[in-house]
Amino acid sequence: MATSLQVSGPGGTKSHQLFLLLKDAISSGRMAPGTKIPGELKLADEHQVSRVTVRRALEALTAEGLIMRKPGVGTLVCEQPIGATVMTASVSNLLPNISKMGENSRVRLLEFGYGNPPEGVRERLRLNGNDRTQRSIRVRLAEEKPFSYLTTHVPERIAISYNEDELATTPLFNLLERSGVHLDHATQSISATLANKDVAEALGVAVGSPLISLTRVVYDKEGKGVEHLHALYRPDRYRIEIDLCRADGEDGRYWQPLAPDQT
Amino acid sequence: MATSLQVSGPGGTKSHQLFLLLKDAISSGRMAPGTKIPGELKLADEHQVSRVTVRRALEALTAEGLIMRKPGVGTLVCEQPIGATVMTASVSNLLPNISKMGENSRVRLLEFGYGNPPEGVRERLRLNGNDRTQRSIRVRLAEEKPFSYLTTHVPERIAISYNEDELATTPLFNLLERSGVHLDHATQSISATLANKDVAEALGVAVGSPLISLTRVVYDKEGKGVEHLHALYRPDRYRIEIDLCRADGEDGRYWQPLAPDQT
DNA sequence: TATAAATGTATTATTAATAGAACAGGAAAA
DNA sequence: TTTTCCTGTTCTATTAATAATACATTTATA
Repeated sequence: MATSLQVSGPGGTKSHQLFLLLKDAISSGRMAPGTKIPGELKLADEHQVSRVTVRRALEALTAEGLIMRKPGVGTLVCEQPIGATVMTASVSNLLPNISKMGENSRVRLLEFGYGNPPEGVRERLRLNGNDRTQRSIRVRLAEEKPFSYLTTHVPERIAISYNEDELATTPLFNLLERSGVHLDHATQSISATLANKDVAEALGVAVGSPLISLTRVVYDKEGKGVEHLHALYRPDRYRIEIDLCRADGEDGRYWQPLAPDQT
Repeated sequence: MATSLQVSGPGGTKSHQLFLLLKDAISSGRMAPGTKIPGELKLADEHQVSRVTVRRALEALTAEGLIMRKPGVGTLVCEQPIGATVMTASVSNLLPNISKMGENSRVRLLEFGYGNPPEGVRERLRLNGNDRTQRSIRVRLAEEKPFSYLTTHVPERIAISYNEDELATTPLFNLLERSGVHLDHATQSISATLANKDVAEALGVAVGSPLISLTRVVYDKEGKGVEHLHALYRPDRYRIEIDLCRADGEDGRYWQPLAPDQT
């Protein structure tokens, strides 16, 4: 295939486009670890760019540890030692597999304070115009590597039952239930976004990197909002897994999410 | 905040990065329609770039109809008639809400052919080394606007039961069940990635835009792989929703995903 | 050992992106 | 009105990206 890369206005450079193209081919498994990828001249010809441009893309891939190059031999797709410890979260477990994370899990509390929440948060928590919330920003680490950036809003009346230190050491759910709140139901919405500078620094990725975005709102029995979470995850260190089972229902067959095995 | 954009090697140009950041802020709702965004000089200062660079990003946003500019007034975020129809998929519905999409849903078949699948796909489908698969690439549109880019692999023995035209008109699940396959269980994995050139063109987004990535493998009763799906979704037109209910189990309380209301 | 294929390195020229500055003109507010 | 803020326009200078080419070096292989 002789696809040709374009560059028009702020469309990203050719080398960047080629870099993305190759990176995607690797991380999607289309180019398996161990595979020898085409030579620089062949890539240059295939994509209608100069060899310099190909080299830039390959250098970026090398810097990320995705490929290995040897003069006289070629370029090989690396085995990925990084993705070895990918955290997975069953949908049902609102908490990621803490058990798997074990002792290596840690939390950094970046921000902690009270104030008026942004409008979107206030609406979803079903608060009145004046109700204040506690806002906290936390970064979770596994094996000292950050993988999630969590922004939570909790109504002030609930949040006063715990302090800054407790939030830095104890899962928020435990704190909420301890305070007497009866967690009842929740909605989650999953999307994708780009890392801005703050998040990029906290998670150790480049600005503009892709991140999994998850927004969760938890309600109590009365339908009052209890927690609003906006989570950003590094896709190379975190993944959301869902197992489904085909089941028979009243109106025909449908897909039933598997309940978590509470081990 | 004084975030600064970097450009190192093939990291995309600064104007492109700023364009993506602002676009994401708009389409995610962090900058609501009607909002006046900071002036060019302020943006230039905040992101540590020159005004020319800011203008490039804003010109690109204008071209996409995301912002409106008036001399003497400023730059406003447009009301988005496009994003009005965000498609949501309950986790339980493997098919997105076709009902909501109604008559306006359409499929474009971009590729169709048989061959040896990449290793990752072969493993997940539990195929032997020689087993061939049918590979198809489809783009789903709602109201003539593309929102998903689907790459599917189906083992040859199953795929021969339908042809190219049927795939372009009938949901794959229907074709599979028609062929006598008993769909039994599935695993899904959700992540995030960046748009490469092919996908960007098909979905009408810029190269480097964030996309929701979903990989699903469906198995039959015998545990044989039946379908391997790699789906990419535009986050501004598609979202994955999960509703959970706190339930009592043997080992304590846990979160139970809600079964779909099969309406 | 000679050859082919691959990466590494270097040079030059051209084009695009960026920075920094200046100035013109529209629109709102003191 | 005057001031202020914003976009629109134009200019120059600098830096980065790209193309095209040449040559050296490493490695496997015929």
